[in-house]
Amino acid sequence: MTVASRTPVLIAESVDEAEAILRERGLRASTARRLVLETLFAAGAPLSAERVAEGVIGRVPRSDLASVYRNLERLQEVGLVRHMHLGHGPGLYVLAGSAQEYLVCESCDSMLAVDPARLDGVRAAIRDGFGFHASFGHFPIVGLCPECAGQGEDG
Amino acid sequence: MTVASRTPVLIAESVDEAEAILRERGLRASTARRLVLETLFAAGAPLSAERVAEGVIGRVPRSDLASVYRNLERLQEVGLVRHMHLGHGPGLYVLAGSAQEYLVCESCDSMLAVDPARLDGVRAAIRDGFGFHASFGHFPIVGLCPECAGQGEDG
DNA sequence: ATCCCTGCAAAATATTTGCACTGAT
DNA sequence: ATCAGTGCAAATATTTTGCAGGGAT
Repeated sequence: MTVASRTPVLIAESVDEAEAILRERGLRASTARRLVLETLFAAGAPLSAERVAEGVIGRVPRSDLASVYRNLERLQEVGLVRHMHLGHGPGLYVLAGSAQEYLVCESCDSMLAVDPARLDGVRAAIRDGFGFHASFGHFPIVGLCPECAGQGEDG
Repeated sequence: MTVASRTPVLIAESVDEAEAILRERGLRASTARRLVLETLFAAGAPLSAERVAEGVIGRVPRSDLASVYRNLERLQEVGLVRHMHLGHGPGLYVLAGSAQEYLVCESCDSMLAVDPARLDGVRAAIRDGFGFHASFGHFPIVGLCPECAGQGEDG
């Protein structure tokens, strides 16, 4: 898939739980893999592969970037992780358990993370208009935040 | 701006009109620049910088990729061009006159180009819910098209 | 004559792949 | 013992930048 790679969504509550799922799938719980999972759990927010490789807090057993990419991809295939793009720059990865969707302001770059439920009305409007089942997990909704919109006022 | 670079929107009906606008701004109407404009006018659809450089139809005076990027950026600053991302892969450039917004299916990759007016209801829903003035010109709305949504039916 | 714009080359950024070795099972 | 996964290096893809010469005004 070009855009979001149709994958299952698995919600793990802990690194151990995530690793159990991996083992069930015949995948291995390597050190580098665990580091990726620990980093994502610790961050609780979207991170670039590079930030994950750094272990977020300058973790000592610095993992190789290529391995991080491979692990993020594998975890995404399994459904434990998903990735998104909140603007230009590198793709960002989060645990699939974080269902947050984002509204980003193209004027001040502020970002609003919202619970998917709050976008139900929006999705309904899209479904009504186009029969299209939208999700905002891969790309954010871009526009002007209330403050910035208020400036170039017009009605 | 990280996401969409706040810029004016200028609608030119022809290459000549676009060049007149450039000259008004003290910018030059070079051959390479004209090629970019001609290509965008001829295509009438979003094109990657590479496709523009190829002149779309294997144009002979093949322009340099770096110059194409510089020109696309300059044209975007002026407001004659905008760019978007409809999935992974290179960014796509279109004349600002093309206001089309897109819905792309993450399952079958089909793409629906719609008139912005048809998304007014959606924008209204977002404004009502968040005070946020959304636009779908930079990132598409991603989800499942009617056909693909119909398959994994549930209600 | 000015200086914006060009082509070419190299760099920068983001991600992927090849390969031989290592470690999880 | 097997073979998925690792680190390292190199390749790929996309976009940007430096520089000296050329063309639009």
